[in-house]
Amino acid sequence: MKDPTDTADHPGTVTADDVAERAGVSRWTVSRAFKKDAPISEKSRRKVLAAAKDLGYAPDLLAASLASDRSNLVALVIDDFSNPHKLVMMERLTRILRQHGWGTLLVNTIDEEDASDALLTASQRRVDAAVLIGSRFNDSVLATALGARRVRKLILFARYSENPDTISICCDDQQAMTTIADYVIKKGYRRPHFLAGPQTVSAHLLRKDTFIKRWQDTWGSTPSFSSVDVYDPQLAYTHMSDLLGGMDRSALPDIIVCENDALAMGAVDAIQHQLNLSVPDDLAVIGFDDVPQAISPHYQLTTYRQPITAMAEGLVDVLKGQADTKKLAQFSGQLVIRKSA
Amino acid sequence: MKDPTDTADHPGTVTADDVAERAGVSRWTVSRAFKKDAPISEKSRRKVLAAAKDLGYAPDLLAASLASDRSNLVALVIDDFSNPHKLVMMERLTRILRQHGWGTLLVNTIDEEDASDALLTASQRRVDAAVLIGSRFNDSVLATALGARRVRKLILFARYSENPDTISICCDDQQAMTTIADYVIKKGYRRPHFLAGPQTVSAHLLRKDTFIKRWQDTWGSTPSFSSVDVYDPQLAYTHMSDLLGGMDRSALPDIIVCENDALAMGAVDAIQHQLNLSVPDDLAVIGFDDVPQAISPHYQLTTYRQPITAMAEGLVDVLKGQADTKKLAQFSGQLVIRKSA
DNA sequence: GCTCAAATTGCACGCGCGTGCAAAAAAGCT
DNA sequence: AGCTTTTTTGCACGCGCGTGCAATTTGAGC
Repeated sequence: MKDPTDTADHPGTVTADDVAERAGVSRWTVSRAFKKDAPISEKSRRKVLAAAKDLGYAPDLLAASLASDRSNLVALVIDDFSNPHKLVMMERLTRILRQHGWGTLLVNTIDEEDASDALLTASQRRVDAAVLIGSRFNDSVLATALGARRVRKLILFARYSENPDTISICCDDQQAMTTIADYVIKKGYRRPHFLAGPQTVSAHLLRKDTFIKRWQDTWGSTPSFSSVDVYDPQLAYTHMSDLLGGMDRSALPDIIVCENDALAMGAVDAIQHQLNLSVPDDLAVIGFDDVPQAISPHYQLTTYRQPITAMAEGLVDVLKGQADTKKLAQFSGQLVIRKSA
Repeated sequence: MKDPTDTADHPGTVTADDVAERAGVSRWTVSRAFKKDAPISEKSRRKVLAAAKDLGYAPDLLAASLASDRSNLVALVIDDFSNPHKLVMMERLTRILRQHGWGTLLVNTIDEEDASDALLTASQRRVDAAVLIGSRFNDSVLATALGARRVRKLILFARYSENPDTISICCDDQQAMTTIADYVIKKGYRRPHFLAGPQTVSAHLLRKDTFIKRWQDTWGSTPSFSSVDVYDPQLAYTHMSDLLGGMDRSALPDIIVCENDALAMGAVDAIQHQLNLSVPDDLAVIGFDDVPQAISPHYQLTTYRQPITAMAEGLVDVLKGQADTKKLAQFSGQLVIRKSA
């Protein structure tokens, strides 16, 4: 039936048929042996597994995906590799997804147009879901992706979206930022400056707006704020150097509240090395994310840690279709108090 | 032939057949229209493309992979997410691979056993190649992967391997480290300490050995060295704090030569914040990789930059099967001189 | 040992597309 | 127009496995 050399020393592609023949069962029994919770007797499963081991067989996931219409693949779409927090998220997501049987397709996106293109390519690979953890995915990108039914599930990780066809898995930013604001208030700071990131996506405004609102409600005054276009420590550094450097010393804020640690690190650098002031004595800084670098003695960043692991498990639930949709955008993290504020 | 509702408003899965019917050609002509350099007339290509656009059709890459035995997918296997340089590599690799039509499967690996398992899973997805950029992939992992013909091409990126069945794309570490050693010598340092990473993989010893050899050849003396088990700034910090803190001030080295920036950053932190010494006046530090953080005013790290982009393009050549094998392990980077040494 | 429900196994068909080759159409030439 | 060469198109077969259902075997109960 087959080329005899095929059986002997050419393991090129050993299929379920080969294993079936060797184990003396049908090909479908072989399939079952590799499928959890499949109706198969222990005896034949053992036979099949032994034969498979001999032959070095492993099911072809590509063929399986094609036949079953489930790829067990998730596209992870990112556009800002300058934010070190992304490394943490990738580590957590890939690890946990793999534990549950999903592979991760990492997609690096340059701009909006490119993002649509990337989403298309991902969908051509039949990913079960696309997880967006970048910063520049605006509503138009989401709409395009959804409009063309490009991708089965569109998930925003660590960010909120109002779009009803989209699933957000994130902290309750409002609660988180309120916690931060209350801490800043409690510690007696009086002249905060809010350093924000890109202002293009509505969700990004939430942290800033929440902080400002809380401040207004408490003191009646409105904090100053400014923003940079990328969550990049370097950019934040030059921005803050310019901004603070151009101020009269007496007019300086007493704390910089940052939308995340990437910005906070740049701010600390600017304060210490450009202004020659000390953190937190002259000027405090507070961040968000608790990146690994935040613990460095240079930064000692007070920040807010999101429960990434729990959120990643939430993602798995979503993929399994057994998520409690209401709670997905309500994770709560914790304030991590270090020396910077 | 088909459910009429299928044509109208249920674009669920539009296949090449649908497009063929609409364009009035055969399914195979549709395939050709989407394939570069395929023998097809401009006229019918336009017809097909128009029909495809109407229907929102895009070729199914899964089915294509199955049929063609080429997945256009590369597994990127990493085990040390604590090294920020990995973020740079991921950004560059994913971007350039995608530009050339390859997708990237990101695989996070915990330990050796897990690495073999991960490689197996990747091969089940028929990846065209597995690219290893982690730090703990030792020869046994490589042997396992190769022995079982698990993966078609095993590529070590930014690291050298003697294994002949493996493809290394990396700098000439010997040349690079010689450059560093000569710089250290030229600048007049006399008591270097070499800080190395995991000592389990032979390739990792090359930088250290090269430096030490060069030093011996020049001064006849042997530099001290020590190592940590993970390329983690945190770990390097505590290690260097202990090591240097336990020394008599007069016995301190005058420069710490680090196997990479992840370690160098930890060393700088320890020197400045644990010993209260200044870099480079009291104790200089030199790294390797030129991570983004190296430019931060806190570090101002003198380091060695690898040509990651060129190396990534080398990877593409390998995938296309048109690489100049000899040159793949001979890339050369450049010393980036900042203030730390 | 016999009956019947439960556990187990086998199978036809389809997933969507690529490859290699042969048939058809178009273009070039005298 | 009649012929050859080149370009373009169509098609049979296969890629490796999953699904749903029907056929078969097993084991419990008496």
